[in-house]
Amino acid sequence: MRRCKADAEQTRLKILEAAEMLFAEHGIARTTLEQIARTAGVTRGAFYWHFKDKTAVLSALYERTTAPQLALIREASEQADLTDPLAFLECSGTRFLSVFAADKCQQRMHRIMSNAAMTEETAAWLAEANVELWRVFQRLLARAGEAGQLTDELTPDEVAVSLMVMFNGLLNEWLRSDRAFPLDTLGAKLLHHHIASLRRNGGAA
Amino acid sequence: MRRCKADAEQTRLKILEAAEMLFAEHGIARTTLEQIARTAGVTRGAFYWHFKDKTAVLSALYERTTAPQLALIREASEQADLTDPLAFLECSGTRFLSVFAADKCQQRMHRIMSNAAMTEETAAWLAEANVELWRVFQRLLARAGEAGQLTDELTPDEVAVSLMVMFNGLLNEWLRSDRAFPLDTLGAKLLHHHIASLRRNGGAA
DNA sequence: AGCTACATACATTCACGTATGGATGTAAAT
DNA sequence: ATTTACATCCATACGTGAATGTATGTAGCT
Repeated sequence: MRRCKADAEQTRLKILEAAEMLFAEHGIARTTLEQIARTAGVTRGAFYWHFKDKTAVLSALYERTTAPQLALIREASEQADLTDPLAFLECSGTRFLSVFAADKCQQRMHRIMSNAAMTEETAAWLAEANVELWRVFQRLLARAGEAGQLTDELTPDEVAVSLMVMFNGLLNEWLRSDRAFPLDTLGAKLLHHHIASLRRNGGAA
Repeated sequence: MRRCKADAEQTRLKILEAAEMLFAEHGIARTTLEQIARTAGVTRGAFYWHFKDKTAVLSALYERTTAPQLALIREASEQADLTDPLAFLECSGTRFLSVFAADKCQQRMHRIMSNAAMTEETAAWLAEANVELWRVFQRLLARAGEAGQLTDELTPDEVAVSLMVMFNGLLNEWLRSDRAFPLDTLGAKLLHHHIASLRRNGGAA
């Protein structure tokens, strides 16, 4: 039994990984610290050495996956080319879908966050993430509205709702249906079609 | 303290109501039988008289709300006018949205089912409900495809995915955003726009 | 030697399930 | 009508296990 610093960090990662899998599969509440430890190949002693309690693991998972991702979205939206916001949304949305489809880690975090029974902390995270997304969509679509790129039938805010629904809906339905359809290709196709229908003179060639 | 049969049935309903509210607000796992009983104005003794355990309440809630609703959907889809499936989908979808927006009970059940950490039973229910919806959508859109009503760009199955995403997405986003937009009016508007974009020569007047 | 990185052992809490008691309604018997 | 017998409906009390948190032991690194 060797215990250098590298080993310690590795068991920490093993615990995180185990928690992520178990949380995603059985939910947070139905996952025991004992299960996490055993899956990670250690005991609860190791767990309590690295983490204060169960919520601390959740927090660490959030910090290492969701939070930086959120920062990326924010950053990208600020550096976005605003001459054609709809094209930007389609492009980055499509890219996100294909990345998401290939990244088991993101998928598990999405399941965890979406099934997290509402404690104060997780609720705050969810709210933060979604409010952030709303802001981005609203900003970009307001810009598109000013540029006269949107259909007359819907206001920019309504288009924002429509895109939020389509985007989050794709992720949720894909996971819920146990990956019943190809998220990357079909997602891109539907996103393209939907965004086209939101443009002024949308469907007309 | 009177205890005729009517009183007993009323306490049963009070327990169901309390459980529904607590499940929707804090999740199933984080809700205690003690909380349910106290909220219903009784003790755990009364609870155990009417129900075997926590899953029995969940089952009763499902039977009284979700199950009959599912039967309605199935029945309606079989009696549907198949000359214009898209119009039927828009019409019944819009009606469902407005009913859902007004029915707190349905909203709570949707939250409960959507946040239910995957036990064997709830997972089976969710699968059943969604498979049922899939069947309905696929049947109707296959029919629409045969009638040549769908856009060339998407297959009937792909259109079915698109509509599932839009529909479930509307419900989820509305609840998640804490009713940030008018589900009935805006939902109808977006559903109409989206379905129009799925028709052959969709956006063109 | 002292600290790190765990394992092990122990204490505590909390929700669950059950057993029991008691109050009330209800039907039959007289 | 009154009493008796019994079932219903619910509260209270108790036992139990499981998960948590903490305290202690201990082998290896530095």
